Amino acid sequence: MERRRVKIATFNINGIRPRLDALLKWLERESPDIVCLQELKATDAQFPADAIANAGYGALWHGQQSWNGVAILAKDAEPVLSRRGLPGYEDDTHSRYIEAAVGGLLIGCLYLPNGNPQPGPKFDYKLAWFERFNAHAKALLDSGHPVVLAGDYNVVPTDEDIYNTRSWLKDALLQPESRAAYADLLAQGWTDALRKTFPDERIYTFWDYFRNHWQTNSGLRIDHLLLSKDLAKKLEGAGVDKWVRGEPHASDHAPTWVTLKLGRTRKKAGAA
DNA sequence: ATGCCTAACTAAGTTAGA
Repeated sequence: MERRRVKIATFNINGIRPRLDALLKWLERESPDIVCLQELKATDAQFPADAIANAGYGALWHGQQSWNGVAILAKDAEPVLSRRGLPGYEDDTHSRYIEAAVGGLLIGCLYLPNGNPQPGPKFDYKLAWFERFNAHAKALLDSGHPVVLAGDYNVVPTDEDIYNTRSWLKDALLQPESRAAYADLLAQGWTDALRKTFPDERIYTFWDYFRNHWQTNSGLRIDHLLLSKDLAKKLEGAGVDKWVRGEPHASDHAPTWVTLKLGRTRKKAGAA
């Protein structure tokens, strides 16, 4: 059977308006097929739909004033909306989840709450959001659809996913509760594609703006792509486009991606 | 224990990020 390769990326852009040029440059250079964006920091009306369309991408977005905001982009295709927001969380005022079908895949794009400072109401919100997300992830997995859950999870899964834990021990990203929620999610049967591809390497996706952390490669791995069971078998490669983080006025995150080998054609039921 | 750096909102200073 003929195969097609699909590249799926997640990128916390930290403001789509000040970094639109950086986004377009990255799209042009790396040509991802499907993109999950987080931290748009823009209302729906402020989303640069024309520029993204001119770059050859269809898009769906879920914005809000000043903070949060997520979007799904598809090259030469229009993503088909599955949902905005998590089910049963209609009172959530934050725009943190959008889901769409693209090219036979179901793509969930998430921006999980940061949760700092902890303990406190923001950490409580993070854990509550995580619980609702995991419940939805379980339903997606049980549905049997090919699913990718990509985004900024705001969790450093293990001590192997950070340059040094010393100054982060009290941070919400490393708390046992945050890590347990992520471990529970993986235990449903999802594959963490970056860790699967690089089982023994330090891989980072975020370098904060402080203390020359980029220049000293003092990073964290918090942007994750999770694959449903059938898709995990089709995982071909993964990586981080670190050059984007080195650009002037860059986001503090770098685009993180996987490539999947998918069948071009699906056998019809009853076909030989 | 806090600031470091960056952006939004708005017009100097706070809030949020992670």
